[in-house]
Amino acid sequence: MDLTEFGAHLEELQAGEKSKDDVILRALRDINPSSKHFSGAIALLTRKPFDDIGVGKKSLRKLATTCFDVTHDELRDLEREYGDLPSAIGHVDLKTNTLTLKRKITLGELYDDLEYLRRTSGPEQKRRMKEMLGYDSPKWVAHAMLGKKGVSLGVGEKSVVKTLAIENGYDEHRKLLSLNPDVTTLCHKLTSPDTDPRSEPGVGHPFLPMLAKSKEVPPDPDGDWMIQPKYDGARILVHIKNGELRRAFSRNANRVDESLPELREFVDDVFATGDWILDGEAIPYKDGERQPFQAIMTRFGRQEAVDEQEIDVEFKFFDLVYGGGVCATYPGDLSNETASRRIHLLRVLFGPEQEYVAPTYRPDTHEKLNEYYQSFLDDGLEGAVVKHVDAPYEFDRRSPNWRKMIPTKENVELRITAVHEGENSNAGKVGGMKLETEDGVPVGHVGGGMEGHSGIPWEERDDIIDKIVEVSWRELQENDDGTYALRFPSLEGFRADKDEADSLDKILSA
DNA sequence: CGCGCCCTGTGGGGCCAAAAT
DNA sequence: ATTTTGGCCCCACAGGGCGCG
Repeated sequence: MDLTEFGAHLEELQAGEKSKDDVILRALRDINPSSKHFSGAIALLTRKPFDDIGVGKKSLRKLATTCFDVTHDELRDLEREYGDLPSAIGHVDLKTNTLTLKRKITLGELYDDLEYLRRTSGPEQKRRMKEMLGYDSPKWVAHAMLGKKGVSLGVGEKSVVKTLAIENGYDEHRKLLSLNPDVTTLCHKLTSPDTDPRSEPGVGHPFLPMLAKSKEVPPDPDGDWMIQPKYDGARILVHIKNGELRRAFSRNANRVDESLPELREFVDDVFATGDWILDGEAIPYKDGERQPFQAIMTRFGRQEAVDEQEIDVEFKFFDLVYGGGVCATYPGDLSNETASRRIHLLRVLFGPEQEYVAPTYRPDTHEKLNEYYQSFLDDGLEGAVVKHVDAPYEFDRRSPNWRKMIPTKENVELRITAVHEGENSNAGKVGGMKLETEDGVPVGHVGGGMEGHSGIPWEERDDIIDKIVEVSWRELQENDDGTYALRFPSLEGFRADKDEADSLDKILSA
């Protein structure tokens, strides 16, 4: 199976006329599941495995102008016309290379090339990318290099896994993906008769954690709901083997133990034995004071070992996914136990060290629930998470059994001072707007929201400059250099009736 | 048959590292 | 030396497709 041939299947998905399940199954039918070709096919379909290799649209655009007879602006025009960068590149290629016979590559070769791009960077990466754009066909080469920023197929890792799982007689496909977050390996296992994917959590094996639903009405507490604080930090899943830290993972199953050296000290202090998987939050502190969310980000993605910390990190754990290796009370996988049982076991496990456990209450009236929630807000916390006492641990699911309680967002009126163009399906439309208060203080940008997608044509961009928009937001961030930005902004609508924005003071006092 | 859920794909801020300028 | 770029963490929101009551 070469890339040109496989590209025909991808074209069908992009056109979106036929059943996606059928296309996926037909595309993979003749590929040996244990081969590298299969890995390449999965990468092209899901766009996940190579989403992080360091190739983005801006650098690919620039490279394309050196490989093909096209200027940057012409390329942007073609993107508007054909909907995305790979399609634009494919079109340029057809126009300019009608005579030369291009080398066809197999999906396995493409996979090796992508692995090479991951290992390299800078000029060497660029050199190989240039070579790859010479293959047949460059559209799908570009798609593979861009990962999630490639062609919008309307198919992602979940659809592909679901299709393959059903076809091969597995149910609970979402749980399978959560427990096997490496989508390539999972697809190999789903389609090979002699191997089964992981179906239970295990120490050392990453998984995608349970998530809380937002914008859900707080439940009527009848004794069946628990409330815990919501901390403004980073999610961590801590895996402990024989009482020692094995690994820790982020919400998206990336390794984070190197970024949080105090995790090892914490585990050494608290645990003597047993196998555990803890679910919790890493929270930034400094001199005993809670720090804004950005402080925790100084820890991630660091190359040098984090030894001299500018900030402290504290841990609060709110669930126990796995407990084993000590006694019959902890049988191993706890995900099918009730939430109240898991939290009970978590408390027992920590014994006298309860400061590491998120405080958990079980109010029986709405008034008491709100009292706890209000007390969390008074303590400067982000809000609360309300959990059903009988809920199992639902992997990778925004479950109504976990509900966020967060203060309603504030609204503010701001002036548009600049706009920028949207990407992909939003090409040729306004994608985002720069905002300012009446006193001329920039407060960041807004892009998401109802008006953002109904689409202001790019040609009409000048008409909305200086107009007033209403924007909802949760928090105003003040940076070290004195600049401000709204956190979680979204557009509520245009205020044609207004010609004045709100002042910075009004936002600060909200 | 309509509603709600799931999934994908838009958009935001700030932090990091490395490349580009 | 500074700016740009892409990836990571935290998100909000919209629309299509599909399943279920």
